[in-house]
Amino acid sequence: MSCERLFRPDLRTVPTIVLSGNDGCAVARSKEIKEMGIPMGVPYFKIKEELENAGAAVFSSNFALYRDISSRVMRTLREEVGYVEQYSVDEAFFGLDGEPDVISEALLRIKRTVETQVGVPVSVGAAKTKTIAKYASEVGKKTTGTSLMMGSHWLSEQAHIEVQTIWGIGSRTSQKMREHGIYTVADFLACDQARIDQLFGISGLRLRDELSEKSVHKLGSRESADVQKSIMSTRSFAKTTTQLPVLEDALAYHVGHVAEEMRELSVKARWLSILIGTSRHGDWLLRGGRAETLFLSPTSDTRTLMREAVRLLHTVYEEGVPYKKAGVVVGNFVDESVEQANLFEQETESDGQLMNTVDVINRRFGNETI
DNA sequence: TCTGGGGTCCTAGGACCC
DNA sequence: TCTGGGGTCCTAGGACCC
Repeated sequence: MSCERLFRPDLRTVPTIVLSGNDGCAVARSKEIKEMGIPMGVPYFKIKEELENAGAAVFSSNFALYRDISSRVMRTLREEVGYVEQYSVDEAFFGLDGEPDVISEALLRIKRTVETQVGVPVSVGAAKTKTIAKYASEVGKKTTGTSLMMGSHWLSEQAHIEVQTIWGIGSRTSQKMREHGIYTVADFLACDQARIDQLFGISGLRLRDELSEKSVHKLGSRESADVQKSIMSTRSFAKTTTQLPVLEDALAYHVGHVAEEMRELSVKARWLSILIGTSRHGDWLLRGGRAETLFLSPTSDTRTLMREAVRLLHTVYEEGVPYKKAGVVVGNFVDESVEQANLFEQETESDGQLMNTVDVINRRFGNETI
């Protein structure tokens, strides 16, 4: 939303909204849109008229643009603070040292620098753990743009923070918490360890530490956990389908997509999973299917992956079920350069060359040319 | 009529092995 | 009729995140 406004300064005071793929639902909203009471994720058709009446600016999502702005923000941050751990397209963690007043000043400086150099508004929060820092940054967003949340200040906040606003507590967990009389962070931290363990397991215990200013999610732990673990390609159909050939076509598209991405990253997958899903709304909710397989020999070969994807599809497909989406996930990567020990399924040199040629042609003439 | 796409992590149960 | 216990791997599914 801020990215769109960057190139359309005239929209600065106009309600502005960005829609998901297929223009399905709302994924980013300006302050004005939020004030209209339009929630995140609401289907577009439900708010279309209201948006028109309000004279809102409506955008389809433009991921290339967001990635570009994102990398500019990250670069600026790195220049300011050194090591930066990117968390998502619009969030990052980094470390700051010093006394509280020094940190407060740094937050302000970082915010101003990013806004001057890149042109999008940002909020910055600081705390002793990532979970509290996330909360601080939310507070910043609603106030001056920066927030430092530590010690007695953090303690005094706890009774006013509803659990579902905390990073890592979603709808299921917050519902369970409410059922047990836990409404606020203070309520949660008042529970003894055994009770948290029993109710919420290891995730609950970690959350308890994080909220008690004991850092569990260390800075840099994501980076050291090597590269990306999986690559996914999924899409919803405009209309549901019960037809196996339609699903096979969709999988072919997704397999081609993930295979190309793997070759770009110079990795091969040991693991392939396919999924076919029904609408999340309606009677078929639980009738989707998912299946996976491990390869004896890692591969990024579209044909090998496709053969396996089709086989898996046939194991989960059910006649008469209206499928709404299909997708492919690959993972368990090994570096392309690592030679395979499997004597029976070894890919030949020419297979690799063929796949490279496919990628080159597709890049030149558009995806799905081959 | 119309409800996104791309990720991570945890857990439970069955298969299999010793 | 009796027929262990513990570990690991694999698969499926759930919950959460942006």
